[in-house]
Amino acid sequence: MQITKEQKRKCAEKSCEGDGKNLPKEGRCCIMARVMSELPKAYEPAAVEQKWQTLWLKENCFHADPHSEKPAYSIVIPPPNVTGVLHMGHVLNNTIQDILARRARQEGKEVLWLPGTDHAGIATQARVEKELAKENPPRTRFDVGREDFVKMVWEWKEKHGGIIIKQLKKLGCSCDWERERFTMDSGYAAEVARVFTELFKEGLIYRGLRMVNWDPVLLTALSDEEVIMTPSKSKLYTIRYRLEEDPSRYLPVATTRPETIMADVAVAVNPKDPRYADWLGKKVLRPLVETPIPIIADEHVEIGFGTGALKITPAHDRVDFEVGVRNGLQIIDVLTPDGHINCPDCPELHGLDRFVARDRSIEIIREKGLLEKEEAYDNNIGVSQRSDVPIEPRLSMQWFLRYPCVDEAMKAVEDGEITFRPAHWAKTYAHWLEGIQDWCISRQLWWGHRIPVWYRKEIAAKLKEAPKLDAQDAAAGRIYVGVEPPPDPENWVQDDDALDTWFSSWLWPFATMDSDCRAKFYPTTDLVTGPDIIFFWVSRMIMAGYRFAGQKPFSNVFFTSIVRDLQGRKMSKSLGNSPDPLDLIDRYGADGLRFGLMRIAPTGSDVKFDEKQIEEGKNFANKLYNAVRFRLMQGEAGTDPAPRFSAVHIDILDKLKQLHSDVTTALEKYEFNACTQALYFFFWNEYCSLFLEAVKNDLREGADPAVRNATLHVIDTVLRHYLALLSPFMPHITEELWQSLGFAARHDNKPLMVTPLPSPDSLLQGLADEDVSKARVIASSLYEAANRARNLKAEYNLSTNKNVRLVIKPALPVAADIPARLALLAGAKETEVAPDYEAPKGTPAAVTPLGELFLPLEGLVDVEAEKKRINKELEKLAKDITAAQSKLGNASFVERAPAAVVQQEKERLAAHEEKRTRLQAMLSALS
RNA sequence: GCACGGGUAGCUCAGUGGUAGAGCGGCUGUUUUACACGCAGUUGGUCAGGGGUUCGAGUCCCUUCCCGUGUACCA
Repeated sequence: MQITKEQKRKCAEKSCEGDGKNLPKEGRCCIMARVMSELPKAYEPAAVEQKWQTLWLKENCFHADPHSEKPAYSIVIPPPNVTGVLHMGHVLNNTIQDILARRARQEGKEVLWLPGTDHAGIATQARVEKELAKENPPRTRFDVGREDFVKMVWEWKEKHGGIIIKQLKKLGCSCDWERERFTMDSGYAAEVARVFTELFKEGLIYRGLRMVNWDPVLLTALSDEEVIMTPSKSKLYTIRYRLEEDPSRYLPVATTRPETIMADVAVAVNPKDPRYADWLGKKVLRPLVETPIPIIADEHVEIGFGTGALKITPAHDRVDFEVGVRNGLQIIDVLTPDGHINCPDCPELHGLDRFVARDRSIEIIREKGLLEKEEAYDNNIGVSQRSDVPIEPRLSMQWFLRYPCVDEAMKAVEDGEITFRPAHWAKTYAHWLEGIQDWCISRQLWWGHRIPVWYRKEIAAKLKEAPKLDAQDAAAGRIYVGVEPPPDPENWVQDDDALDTWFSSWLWPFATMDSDCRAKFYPTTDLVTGPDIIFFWVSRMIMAGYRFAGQKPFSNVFFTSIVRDLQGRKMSKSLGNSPDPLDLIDRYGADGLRFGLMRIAPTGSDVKFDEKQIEEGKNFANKLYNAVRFRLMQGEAGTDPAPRFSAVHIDILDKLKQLHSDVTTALEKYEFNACTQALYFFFWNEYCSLFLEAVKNDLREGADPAVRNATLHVIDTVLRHYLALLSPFMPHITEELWQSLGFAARHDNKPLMVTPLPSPDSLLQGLADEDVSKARVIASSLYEAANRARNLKAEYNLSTNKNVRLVIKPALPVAADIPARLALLAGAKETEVAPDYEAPKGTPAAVTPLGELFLPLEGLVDVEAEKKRINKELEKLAKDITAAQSKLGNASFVERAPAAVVQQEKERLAAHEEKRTRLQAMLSALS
């Protein structure tokens, strides 16, 4: 065909009307050709995602207005460590928050999603110390000094911190970035100090000498929550403690820590243990630094365990410390803060690392002939979550908090004032609160909120050693506690310690908000976080919310699953099993990553991460893109003549309406995987595979314009509605397609993300329920018949042959358009509707809801093959019939089962029998 | 030890007492004008084991085993 200059010009100007009159090449209209050449065949997410992230910000789409009249919806982000980089857990967690926030906006709410980072005391300080150690010569923070070191950390934070914020933006997170907070912002710091001061005045915060978890690497105390009990292959040594008065007799004592023997101050036995009754009150010689120590009685000792005799080392064991207090024993500390032996009386061990000393001490004891036995022993040891080394129980001067509002916190979850999902976490939460212990809040760190307590200069040293300091000491003017430094700072010395990072994080839901913001958005709506920080963070925020903001901090807590690798292991740097989300975004797109992850994230348990699933997310994006590309090739729908709708049109709108309701219900239950499954299934199967394939011919050249208009109208309706539903899950691609389809223009060119969700009720407006259900039946019959036709073709190796003819003997009234659609779907030339059709002997046939379906094979008939095929089907049918019959023949089933179930079974049987009759007729026609 | 999850197709997971499902993978065919990141067909099940309740159990109850998580710990 010759292309005229005029046609070329129109094409170039994009003023082609897409009416099929301009045919520049190969029979394509110019619009089709243009779309095909301009839009790549495969979706390319990178540029699109970048573009929309920029545009959303430019349009201020994420901004929350505290003065808005819309109902409020708010989430505060679980602040990632300022040193952090995005990992799969963050992706899961923040994708969920983003879905919730975006959907809330579509529902007409004023949405605040408040972002920020946590100063993460230990992690950040360690990060900068690592830099110092790399210097030549290496330095420590002590070389730098406190003030300069803290300055260095701030510099590091400004320069390198908050990478994760950029990464969250790449994921598409719709946080109000103007409100980004940091847990050491000045206002936030003031809030931390205020809270400390109040709790101190109330008597809930006190300073005392107590056994704490000591980290010998980080040289700081830790809270109980930061200690992980870890199974360990240890050794249990049985050591002979000789009797002072008669060194030939000895008491066997079992221990796993022989290196602390020098700190033993007694050996305890159970008072009811007959074996040792006459030993009580006598003394034994410590095997190392041989000094006599008493044999005492204490209920704590279990008669049946070990030898029944327990060495008491109050300085290095929590329980021993208590035994020591009960029995008025002295405390001998033989360990330095960094875990080395400090015992000049035992020169062989003095200065050795604790684990080296353990082996050495056993050698010495063995040489002395005092080692009775050594056996393998599995026990649990406390390991620092931070430095990954065994912690030391250590007597230390620290600040403690007796938690406020424990009862309120307990009651809130019990009564459903705050809901937990999955609900079973409420039990874990309650259990922790019931056994709640005072919180060690001081850390021997420099990076963090410094404890807002000052000691009078002249007595500072003495006060720091005081066994306990509380509100009374402040009242007496011995110490000063306050948000601002004391008015005469030259007379005071500030406490050296910093606060546990969680002591600032627990204020996050309200300390991040100014008063306007609080008035509108507090309490927040949802909290999305991992169950691993239920004690560290969630519980404490609830208590802080009630105590300091007068209300709960959030209404719903959604605990995400933990992302694991395919072997079920936690993702970790050391295992190298943790994929880099940024790399995944590069390869699959942020939308692909989000959608893929949501599809596999179950509500209750862990997610096993499989990259294959992310690839599916990407494939889905591509499918969506191409379905839109197909639409773009068709040009505008005409307005005249009036559209003529078919059953398949009504059916897809009905399914879309159902999808809308399914997605809504699933979202209300926070079932994100159910949402994405429904969205995926509808689009790929119902819309693309069935509907689009059934209507393709409506759009071809020469098609009835009334039908073409109907089809284009329905396609547009479905795409518009569907993109809106999908948008929270795949925000970038939906936005892009929304715009390229021209839908934005109908909404004042507003981005899809701020366009209200369309109502599902408009979809089937003007249609009676009866018409809709009729359409549903016709459409599903058509699709099933098409399946059967394809099956028949496949069985006769005709899958690829499009020249076959179908014949249908209708079982229900068949609308005029249906036969052609059947042919199109089944890959046939045509479908003949013939109520009185008499098939040539051996014609392949199937019983379908539409009617009896035949695949006439001119000259290719194989009667035996067809007999075999029908017999096979009859066999299967017979099984079903037998099953149904035996069920219905069972008197107690008919009597006791609900009527509806019995009725259903009867109908099933009738349908099977009907089908059998038809198949048998077909079979007998063959012989 | 105690508590809580989980065990369904080769893999990842749905499953509401009423005919066991999806996607992926495998296999066969297919480069047709939206999409090979596609299409069509097809193959996969002792629903961890045992017992019970029920007309009927993957689903409810009891029990055992396995995996995971939390928590308490005795040297």
